[in-house]
Amino acid sequence: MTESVFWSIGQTCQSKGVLPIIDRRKQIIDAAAKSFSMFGYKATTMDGVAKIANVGKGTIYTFFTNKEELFQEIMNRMISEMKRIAEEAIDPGRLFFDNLSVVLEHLLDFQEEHELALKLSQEMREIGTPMALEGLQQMERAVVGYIAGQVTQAIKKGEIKPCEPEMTAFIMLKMYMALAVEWKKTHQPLEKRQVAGYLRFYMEQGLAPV
Amino acid sequence: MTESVFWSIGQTCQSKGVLPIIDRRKQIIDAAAKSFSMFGYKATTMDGVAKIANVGKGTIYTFFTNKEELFQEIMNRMISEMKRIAEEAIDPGRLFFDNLSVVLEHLLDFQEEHELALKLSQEMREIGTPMALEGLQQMERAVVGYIAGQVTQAIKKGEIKPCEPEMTAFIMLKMYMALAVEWKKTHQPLEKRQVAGYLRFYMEQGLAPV
Amino acid sequence: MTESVFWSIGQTCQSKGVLPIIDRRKQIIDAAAKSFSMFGYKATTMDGVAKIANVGKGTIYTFFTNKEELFQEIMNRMISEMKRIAEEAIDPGRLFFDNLSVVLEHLLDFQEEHELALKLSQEMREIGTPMALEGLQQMERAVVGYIAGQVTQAIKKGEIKPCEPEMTAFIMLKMYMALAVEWKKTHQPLEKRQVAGYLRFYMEQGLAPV
Amino acid sequence: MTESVFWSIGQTCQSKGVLPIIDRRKQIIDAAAKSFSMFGYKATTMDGVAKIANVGKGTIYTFFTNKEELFQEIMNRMISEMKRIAEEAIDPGRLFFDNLSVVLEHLLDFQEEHELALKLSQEMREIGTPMALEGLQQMERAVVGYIAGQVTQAIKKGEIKPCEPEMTAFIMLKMYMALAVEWKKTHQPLEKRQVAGYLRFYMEQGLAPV
DNA sequence: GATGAATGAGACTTCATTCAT
DNA sequence: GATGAATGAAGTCTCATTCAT
Repeated sequence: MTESVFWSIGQTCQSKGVLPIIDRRKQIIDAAAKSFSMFGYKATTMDGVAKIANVGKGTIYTFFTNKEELFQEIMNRMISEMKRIAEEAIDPGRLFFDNLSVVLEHLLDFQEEHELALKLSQEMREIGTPMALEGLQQMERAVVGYIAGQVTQAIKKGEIKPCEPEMTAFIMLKMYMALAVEWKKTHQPLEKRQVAGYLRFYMEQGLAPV
Repeated sequence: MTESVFWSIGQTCQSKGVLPIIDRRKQIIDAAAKSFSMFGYKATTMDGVAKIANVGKGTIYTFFTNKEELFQEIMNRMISEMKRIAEEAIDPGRLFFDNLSVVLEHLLDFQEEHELALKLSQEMREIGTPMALEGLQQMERAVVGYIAGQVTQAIKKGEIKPCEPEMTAFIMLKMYMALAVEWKKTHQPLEKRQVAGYLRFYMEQGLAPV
Repeated sequence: MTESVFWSIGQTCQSKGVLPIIDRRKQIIDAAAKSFSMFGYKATTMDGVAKIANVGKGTIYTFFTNKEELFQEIMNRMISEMKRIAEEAIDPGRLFFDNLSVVLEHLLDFQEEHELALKLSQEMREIGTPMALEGLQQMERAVVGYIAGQVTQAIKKGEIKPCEPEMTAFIMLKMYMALAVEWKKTHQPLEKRQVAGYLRFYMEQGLAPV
Repeated sequence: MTESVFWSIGQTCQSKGVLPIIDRRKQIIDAAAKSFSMFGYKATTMDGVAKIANVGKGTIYTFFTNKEELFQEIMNRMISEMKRIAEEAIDPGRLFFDNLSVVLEHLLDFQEEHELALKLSQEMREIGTPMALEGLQQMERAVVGYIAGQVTQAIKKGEIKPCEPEMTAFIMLKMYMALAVEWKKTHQPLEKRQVAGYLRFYMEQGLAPV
């Protein structure tokens, strides 16, 4: 006990990070993200989240009004983070497909969380209110819109052939999801490099023989 | 009890003539397909299915042990039909991408039912048992496997450049879903021709400038 | 099975009345009336009602949408019955106070149920929606309005001295409640005759010395 | 323990000067009285009381073991105050009905608090334990007993005709409640004078025509 | 002593499944 | 065999009470 005082001076900050001051809000958000990701919206129970978060059931309700609000929080976090990652990874000096590869590599570092976002965005039926539905779709829109902007610039620079930017961005996102998330449901997971490689293979050159 | 048999003969026939004693099993399957398609697995209630099918709730349980088995039946039917449609549409004399377009056009004629299949295949989280999950995935495997076979042949004939048939088939299916089903969640739906056209645009030629 | 047919002809109706065909709706209404009466609205639980009624919890919801609707049913029944009793008991040929006594005697035969109504009418705070509140007050209004009509006629006939009929009716109802229901909470219950007698004593002659 | 007395003298005064160290107990009691009065027993939450009292929720539990005990305190205070008011208002030299009017006028000055008492005394069902029930009834007993004493003396003096004092007092209290509290639930509220006037009208002379 | 974040028992309600008719 | 009334497990949310700070 006493000796801990000696080195604790420098460690105070760190020790806070270690454990003693448990951040229940974070615990809950992490647990909810995990549960929503694994079981979806309906099949996720507040009891379950509480158990995973290792908190009392009522504790969740001190931070979030109800299940839907908790869900919204998870979604919003995801959108923000995805935007941030994408923005940080883009380098205007690089070629389009190179930028795309870099962004994807970065995104894949957070693959698990994204998997949640992607899965959830497909479960819109489960959430009753149009507002919630709207909230979910906005995530996809945000990402697609961002990629579409990059596509437009790439067309202008002549890096890719003329095409509808919005749909091209949509197709890219879906293909990315397919390779990074859905493929491994039934096959061996792909390395980050492989995902980027395949995406480029299919989208850049096409299947027509040379 | 006994006397009722005497006059019931005439009534039975008559009632059969009037109300062809519609095949209750089919009624239930159709109703379930519609409900699962519209609301998803969890949000579909046995009460609702019974009401749509115009049968008693208990009747469902004379044909299917439980909700999950009913769901499985729907999935199996869908796989079979998709295979049949694909086989009927293929003409070995045609070019690969032409065959692909034809198959897709046919599949799109049943778009609504497929939408169900596609949606449901993404709702696997909702179903607890690994068995059910397995059952769902087998549908995708069946379709992907079929397309992969076509891809292999197309490579041999030199119609498309060498590539991994399995993954190429997987990518094709996902892109098809994206264009035919998911796109319209947030945008104007595409005509059958448009879906085929875009699929070819992105997969055949790629985005690299000429 | 077969022999039952012989005697069942005459007994069918009766046997239904005896027991075998348990009327669950009535069971539930009776149980709810008892529970609401004893514990009030909030403190009455659906679990409790189910237990008293000896039915499953879910059964209640096959007859009533929710707790509030169940409550409304009880209230409506009470209003109807009170009106019916009052109307049956009035004889235009009798003197006012004699009619009052008769009506009260009849009402007292259903004392227990009325106790419920009276108690509940005082628990309006517990029920959230203004509609429910309105529904409760309408019961008192109905009874007071009815008595007020009788009072007006009695004044015209010169049987009682001029007074405001509405308030007089209100006072009479409250005094009746006080004697028949509330008195016994803290004292020996009164006989029907006694209630009628005291009501007449206080309301007819007053306390001024002769 | 002892030393705290020494310095506490100076501190107490000082701290009282700064933030009069408002008497937290009183704050809580006032808040609880208000909430119980407005919402009833069940619908009053400890959170709500704490908020109204402007203290921490836990602070309530340093003064009262639980919700029921807090409730009891409110009731006891009310009984005492009602007794005090009644005793102060009685003048042995006045006639009975005049005394009654004066007492009522005084009581009506505290109408709001009394309303609480009266309402609560009717919500006994809400409180589970027989002890609490007992505690509530004692309030009514106290008031009725007090009036009964006055009635007895009035009979002796020949101011009112012979009658059972206990029941007469009971009827008077109920009629007072009816006029002062319950009438305004469904009608225009009465002035203090009117309440006294009507009470005298009905109880003194009765409805028999002259 | 004061505080309020944390807790979990318990309330209402839904719905898959059973079983008597 | 067909039916749907009946059931109770399970889900969401509230709130009295505790306890570490």
